[in-house]
Amino acid sequence: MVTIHDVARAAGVSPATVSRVFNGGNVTPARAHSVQQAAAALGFAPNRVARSLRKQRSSVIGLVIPDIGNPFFTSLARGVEDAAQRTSLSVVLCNSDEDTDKERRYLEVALGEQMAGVIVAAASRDRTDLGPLIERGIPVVAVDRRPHEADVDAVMVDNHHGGEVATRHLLKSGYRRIACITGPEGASTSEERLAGYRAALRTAGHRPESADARAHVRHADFRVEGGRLAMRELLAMPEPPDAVFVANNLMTIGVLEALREAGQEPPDLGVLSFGDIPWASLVRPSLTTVELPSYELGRTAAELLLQRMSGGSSALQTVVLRTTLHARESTAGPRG
Amino acid sequence: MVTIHDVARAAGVSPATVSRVFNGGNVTPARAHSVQQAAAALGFAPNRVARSLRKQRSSVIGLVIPDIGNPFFTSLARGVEDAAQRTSLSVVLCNSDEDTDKERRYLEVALGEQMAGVIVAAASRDRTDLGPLIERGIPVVAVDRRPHEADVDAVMVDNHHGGEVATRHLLKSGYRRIACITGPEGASTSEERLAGYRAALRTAGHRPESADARAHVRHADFRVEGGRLAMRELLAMPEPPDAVFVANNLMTIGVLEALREAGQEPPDLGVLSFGDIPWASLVRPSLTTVELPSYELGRTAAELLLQRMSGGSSALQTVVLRTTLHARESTAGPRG
DNA sequence: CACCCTGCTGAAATCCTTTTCACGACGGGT
DNA sequence: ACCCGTCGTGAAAAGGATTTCAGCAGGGTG
Repeated sequence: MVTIHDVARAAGVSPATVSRVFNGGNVTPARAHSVQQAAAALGFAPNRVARSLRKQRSSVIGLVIPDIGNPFFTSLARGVEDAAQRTSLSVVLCNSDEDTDKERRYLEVALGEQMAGVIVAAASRDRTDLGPLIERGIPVVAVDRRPHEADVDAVMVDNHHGGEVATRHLLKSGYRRIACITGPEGASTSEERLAGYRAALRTAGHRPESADARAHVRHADFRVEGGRLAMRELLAMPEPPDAVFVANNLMTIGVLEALREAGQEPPDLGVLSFGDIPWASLVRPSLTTVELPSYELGRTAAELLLQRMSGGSSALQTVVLRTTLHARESTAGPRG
Repeated sequence: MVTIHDVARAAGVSPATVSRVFNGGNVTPARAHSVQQAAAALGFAPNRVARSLRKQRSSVIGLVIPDIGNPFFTSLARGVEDAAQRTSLSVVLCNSDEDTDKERRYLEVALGEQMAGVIVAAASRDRTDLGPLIERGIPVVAVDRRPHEADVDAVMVDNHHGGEVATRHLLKSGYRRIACITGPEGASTSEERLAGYRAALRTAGHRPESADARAHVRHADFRVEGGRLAMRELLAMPEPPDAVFVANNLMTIGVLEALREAGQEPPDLGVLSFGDIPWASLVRPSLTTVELPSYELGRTAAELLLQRMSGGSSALQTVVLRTTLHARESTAGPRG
């Protein structure tokens, strides 16, 4: 391997000078030039590991997401990358697969590799431990999901508002027995969307706390299969719902499949998805969605991280982004 | 930061012994135990950067993919992760976005960070330079796309065979003017699939080299938009095709959208997709696809990499995996 | 002319771990 | 009883960069 010493020898200067040339220290132009030449001739590439060891900080930022198969997170990742693009930092993705063990390992890697910063969409609210990173002074930004009592900057979606708008839309379309399939209990996103749903029902004079209404709420796992099973259960009820608010995109796929199985079709049974389904344009009837600002979420998180890295020890920030309702055919109203 | 020295002092041994405890050297059980205790008490976590510097090798493997938004690659990534899971290595993803500059930067990171190994689906055949990695002795495995004259292990799809089977299927279904929308010129996957398509036509007595037949071949960019544009062009021809073989999943989305725009629908105009569309189950008529072994591709690549890392300086291997045709409604045959 | 300040440079320390080397102790074979 | 091999251990070197510190030269000021 060609090191800074080799370059120094070739250019007739000290290693310190070579380092200064590459890191913007004070060096005579002539000398700098000969160092550049020597480096090019030898094909010198700085050893990032040695640099990280000395600087106590590497030049990659880690993005930990819970499901690489979910287009929401890949879009978010794009946002992060595009923002980081303009700096000298590289983004590496870590897929925790909603598994807190895998996530813990990745957070250990981030810590051990002394990453410049970490953006994390937590796999769990209480078992995601950002403490060690924070103690080590590594900037951390939480995105989409807020981990329990961690003092970090955060970029969130206004889930409550989104859930409320969605449910209000279903009510306005004439649906009366509106079910909700939300995510795992304990996940902030699940709970907030559910709370929004209940708030809208309450405002409309329903009583979402009644046993009857509670039976229309299902907790699933944010995956296709979970959505399918939950919908099957709802359809098997003595008085099945006439519409369903599905709290994430993948579960909506499962819901639509379950409906097709059962010979039901929107908008007779209204379906509203919280979060886009990629290429939903091909599905007929077209799907009403609450669109999430996934890309902006990522971009904003990265900007917050960069800002925090460049030193401002200002107060912690939480940015909340709004959703947008796209009304389409799947919620046109019950028969007639 | 608590270092190996702190642990050593606390346990009353030398740093070397602490290192041996964590790396499986010869240490008296009693001593080992007291080191473990001290480490736990102090919350010691080894500094991976220092370790990498000394060992000249880190413990992460890099996976460079050209499009994180393409489910084919995310599924491949899962395969890699699952295989790596059983080792102490962590996988980090790098999204090159089909951009050779971004890709080059990521390869530099892999080199500079002294990654334990790299799996790469090359963004370009000729401008993807794996040389420096190989020279440094970092094991590299090419997956899905073979970079030009690089001496690396590889895991590929039998694209030629897949293209041939696909086209033969269209012919058997009664289509006669079969177009092909393939990827960028120069990409191995594009060319091989196209060659398979042509081989099938030739066998059936067509003359794919004729000007007429050549006009039915379009090169696009493997993205939704490219597929849409190519299909629009094909539909605008004086004698438009009665079926189309689309060489990747995302372009098929665009093709279906273009058809819908033009008021056409499969199977009157047959559509066959090379590669799955996630949740295609929701699309009617259901889509005939050539299914790619994406997950297995990733898993096999990781296994090859691990094998290479564990020292066997055996001959280079290229593993080729076959595709599977799933005939569905979209190629049921032209009207009637 | 004396002094100080600035700008450039190189030697050496530093970051933290792994690994080599040397050494002492101990057990077994002759 | 002697020697050899093995095992466990610690001191110290190595890995490659950054950064501090001190020194030196040159220009500007009083």
